[in-house]
Amino acid sequence: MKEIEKTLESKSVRPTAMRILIYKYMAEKEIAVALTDIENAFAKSDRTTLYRTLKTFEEKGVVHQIDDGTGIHKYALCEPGCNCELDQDLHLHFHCANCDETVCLTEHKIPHINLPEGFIAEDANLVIKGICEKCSGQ
Amino acid sequence: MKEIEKTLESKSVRPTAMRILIYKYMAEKEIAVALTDIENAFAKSDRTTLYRTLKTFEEKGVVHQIDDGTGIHKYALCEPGCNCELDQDLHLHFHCANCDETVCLTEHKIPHINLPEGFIAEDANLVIKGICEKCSGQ
DNA sequence: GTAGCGATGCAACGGAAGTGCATTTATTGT
DNA sequence: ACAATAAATGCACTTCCGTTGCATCGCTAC
Repeated sequence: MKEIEKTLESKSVRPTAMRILIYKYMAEKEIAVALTDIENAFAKSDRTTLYRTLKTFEEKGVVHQIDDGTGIHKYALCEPGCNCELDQDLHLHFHCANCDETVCLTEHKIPHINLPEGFIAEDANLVIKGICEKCSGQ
Repeated sequence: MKEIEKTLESKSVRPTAMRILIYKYMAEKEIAVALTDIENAFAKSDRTTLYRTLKTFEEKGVVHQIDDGTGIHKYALCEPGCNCELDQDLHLHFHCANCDETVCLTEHKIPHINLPEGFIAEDANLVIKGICEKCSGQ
């Protein structure tokens, strides 16, 4: 618990009770979470607080936003060496068509793509859809 | 114009006036279009009709849906050899952060990715974000 | 012509992101 | 310790977009 406080403080995020809980929740779930997920997990939570917390987390580099193609904003904790804000951690994501869960495949980086003349790449997003290891093992 | 009718009929889509107009509109714009774009282009149009038209087009393989990370469903006409419904045409898309337009880079295919044990890939989506050739040339 | 089916149009719903403002909680300076 | 200040929280509301139900229109076939 103190660990989380330290982590948040090291990223200039004031460790309030709510923020620690959210961080803890995201650390326990190993998948990308949506605002609604957190809302359902904490009965007493307010959507706005969660929304702004995630926004703050994202700005301070605590989490990174994931677009898994569902159109719903999801978030995952940044790994210790995650440089997502520098576009240097272009790992890919896997979205399971069965359980609807999304996981970061942090070891898998997005390969470099040669674009046509005139196009300047700044960011990239690669999502693989299919069946995750939990669902395929059933 | 007759061309479009033929194309639609060949894909088992009844070529109504509205559908021909929508097809024409999409053919002229060379970028992915959202439902709202079409709605704004045709003053007399009804959202529902457009929505269902696009849905029909997609089912019949006239267009394919594009997720460019904005969370807005966009569509682009399928190229003559487009096998998007078979997951064999995994071309990538470029989304311009400046003009917000999305283009298909049909010549660029998504490279094969080796997934961890247990993960089964069925589909993939790769979006490069940056500045498009129109905006970078300014 | 008329029966039937597909296309269209209107209205409304629902989920999710986002914003304005008041209130509470924490921090800082004296 | 207390006031002043700033940050965090909570409530209400808006907007945007996708989606659906139902009634109506129009084409097509018999």
